[in-house]
Amino acid sequence: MREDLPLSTTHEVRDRCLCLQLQRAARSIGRRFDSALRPLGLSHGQFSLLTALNRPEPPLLGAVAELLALDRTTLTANLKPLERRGLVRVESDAVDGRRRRLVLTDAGRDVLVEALPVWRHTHDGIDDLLGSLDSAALRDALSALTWELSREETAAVTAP
Amino acid sequence: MREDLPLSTTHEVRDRCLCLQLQRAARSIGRRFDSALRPLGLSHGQFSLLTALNRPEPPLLGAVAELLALDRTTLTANLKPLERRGLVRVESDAVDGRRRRLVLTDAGRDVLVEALPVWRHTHDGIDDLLGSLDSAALRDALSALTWELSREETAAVTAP
DNA sequence: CAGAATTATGTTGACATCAACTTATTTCTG
DNA sequence: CAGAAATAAGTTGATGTCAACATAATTCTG
Repeated sequence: MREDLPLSTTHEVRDRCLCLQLQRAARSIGRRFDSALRPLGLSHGQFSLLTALNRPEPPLLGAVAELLALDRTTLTANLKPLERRGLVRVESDAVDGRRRRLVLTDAGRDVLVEALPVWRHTHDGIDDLLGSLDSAALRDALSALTWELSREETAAVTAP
Repeated sequence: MREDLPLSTTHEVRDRCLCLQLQRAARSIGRRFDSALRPLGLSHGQFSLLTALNRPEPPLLGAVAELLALDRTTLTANLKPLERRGLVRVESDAVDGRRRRLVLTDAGRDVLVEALPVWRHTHDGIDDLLGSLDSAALRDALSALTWELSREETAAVTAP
């Protein structure tokens, strides 16, 4: 070990880094939902995306990207497999030609109706797993963190 | 809206799904660290990986994958760009020919030494951002969640 | 109202992620 | 000790992720 990189540094990052802990937890829980949803041919991300599109008015691409805290270009990419399967349709907005509306098709709704009980069951299992841990508090903390980070991002761009 | 897919379902998922909240938070914080580490040519994942390799004995591939809660094949892929840059070397284990040891090179240590203050500074900023929110408690909850999920995974495979 | 600034999105290239399948070694069993 | 079982990794193909750059449409300004 070099003097400027003691083992304690490794432990410092492992024990303190919220980013690392978040990536680990996100990957672990993502795999869990992927596995549960596999019979339906959906990944956890696809499930979240389809759910986000179930609204009275088909939402705008940018709005969905923001809701999912996802890069717009990533969302464009994620739509491709769903479009191919006919679960989603992308349309130009009637009023503003730049905008794209993400339309959940009837086939998309059918898949979603099948997926929902799977999601509920899987989530119940995770809540059980967490036991004494307050999963609602955890969710709220994550939501707050995402919100604060996105606020700063916007501020950085908007700053004079 | 269809009767079997009311808007309330969309809100149920948005408000309850721990998986969605985790992915959102992980993406947001990941972008933040990516941006901070960009001058060094490192992503947040590469930083975590290099840090994990800073040990007296070069760790085994499988052990690192488990530590990062990462699929083994993903880790193999992630090593490629770091190997190309000469920051990491993969060696066969002397004792067991199946095993691979992940060696952090001197160049890798140099980059890590540069990256550490950037990581500390970025993390301080996030702790400030969280304010009243207990970031240590959040980390511990995430760690516990990852642990429980991985425990179940192992059990499922090992089951008689 | 014409050109500039802004806004919303698309394209490309590099890397990240995982499942399913395959290969190489080691260990276990008879 | 030879074949079977188990273990550790590699390979392939599909998808997810983002930054940098480019395009198209709208709005703003003089």
